[in-house]
Amino acid sequence: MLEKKSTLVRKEEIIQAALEVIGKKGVRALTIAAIAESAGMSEANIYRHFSGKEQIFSALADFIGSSVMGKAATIAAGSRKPLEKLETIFNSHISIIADHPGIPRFVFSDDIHLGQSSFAETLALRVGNYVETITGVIAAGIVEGELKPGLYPRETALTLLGMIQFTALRWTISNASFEIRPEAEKLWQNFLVLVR
Amino acid sequence: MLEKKSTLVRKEEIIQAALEVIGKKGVRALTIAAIAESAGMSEANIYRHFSGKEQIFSALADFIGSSVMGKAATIAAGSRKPLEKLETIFNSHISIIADHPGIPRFVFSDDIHLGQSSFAETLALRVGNYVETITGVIAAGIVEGELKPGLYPRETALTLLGMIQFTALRWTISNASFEIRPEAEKLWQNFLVLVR
DNA sequence: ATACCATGTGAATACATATTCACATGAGGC
DNA sequence: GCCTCATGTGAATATGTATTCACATGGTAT
Repeated sequence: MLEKKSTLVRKEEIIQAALEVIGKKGVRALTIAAIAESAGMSEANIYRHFSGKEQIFSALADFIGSSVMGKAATIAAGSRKPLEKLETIFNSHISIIADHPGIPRFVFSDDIHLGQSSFAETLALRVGNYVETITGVIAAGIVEGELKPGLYPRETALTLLGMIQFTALRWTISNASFEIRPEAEKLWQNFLVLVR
Repeated sequence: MLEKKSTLVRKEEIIQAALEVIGKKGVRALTIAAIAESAGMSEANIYRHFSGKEQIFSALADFIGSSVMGKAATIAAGSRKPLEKLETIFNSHISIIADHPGIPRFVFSDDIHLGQSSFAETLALRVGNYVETITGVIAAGIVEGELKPGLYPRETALTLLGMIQFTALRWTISNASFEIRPEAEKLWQNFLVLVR
């Protein structure tokens, strides 16, 4: 039998195992059996710590929300120049995706958004806040003269996020067939040409 | 009992029904039962015309490949100016998404790409060709002076596609909570500011 | 030391889903 | 008209998945 640990520790282990399953096999493959195997515990034990799949999804959403989108907000609130902030957010986002491919899959999974999940709205709200955060940085960049005038801040933010998202998508559906960081770096260089 | 029709007709009906299911409920919900209900026929009848789910997926991929990506190639091969071609491809792509929300879901579904689907590679290849097609148009635009020099054609193409893809994603996961065409139009206007 | 209770588990349960089968039906060639 | 075969279907089958249950175990407060 497995060594006993507190439910707090087990919850963390289960969430990480779930993220790993999504990263390797997609949201569809996120079954209780798969989580149990990845976490190295019995299926029944999952239910000791979570009331069901819905609650695991909810915990995943919380983890992602605080780790990914919280980080961007922190960077945006700093004192560096807008373009430097954007680059830092961009690289941070790419790094997180490279480390946890399950994150973009989860956030944009239609299983989550089209199912009866109660937290889909919360997740959509967080994405909305993320867009606003970046919009603010871009607007500041225009005011300070780092970015060219005439740009629409919100649309430029959406373009940047689309660039990141599309890269993540191409990378994950190709089963990491290319190196994501050099690819992202090229896109960032081109983004600089676009916005200046 | 249902009126009898040729297997050719039924195949088409089944594919359309499947696309509708994906559009409304996501790839996860694409069960034989759901297709049967959407197509108004029995589950067993689906098997009269397709050997199984895998073959339905394959037929979906063919339909999407010839309708969506073929159209872009046709436009790209035309004689208009590059920027005009890009706008036409962009609008055509948005229109197709608006009419068939199931298409982007299917193409970028991890169910497809992470499952054991034999045609995932074919699909990835088609996406690659699509990127190349747009890259070519952008390169021509730079040469002809419509787009600013210094742009990297491939990265700019990826940025444009990311913009489209991200719009489709936001639109579908929000259950069509905003009008996609006006949103796309704003993004296109901003894209013009970016590339000129 | 002991009793309690949180933690851990194999087995049972209920339901969903893909696929097959035996049989029905009717359109078209003769 | 009638025979045949493609088309159509309800029921059965097999497998997958979420969840519950009865029981085991061991850490810890007393």
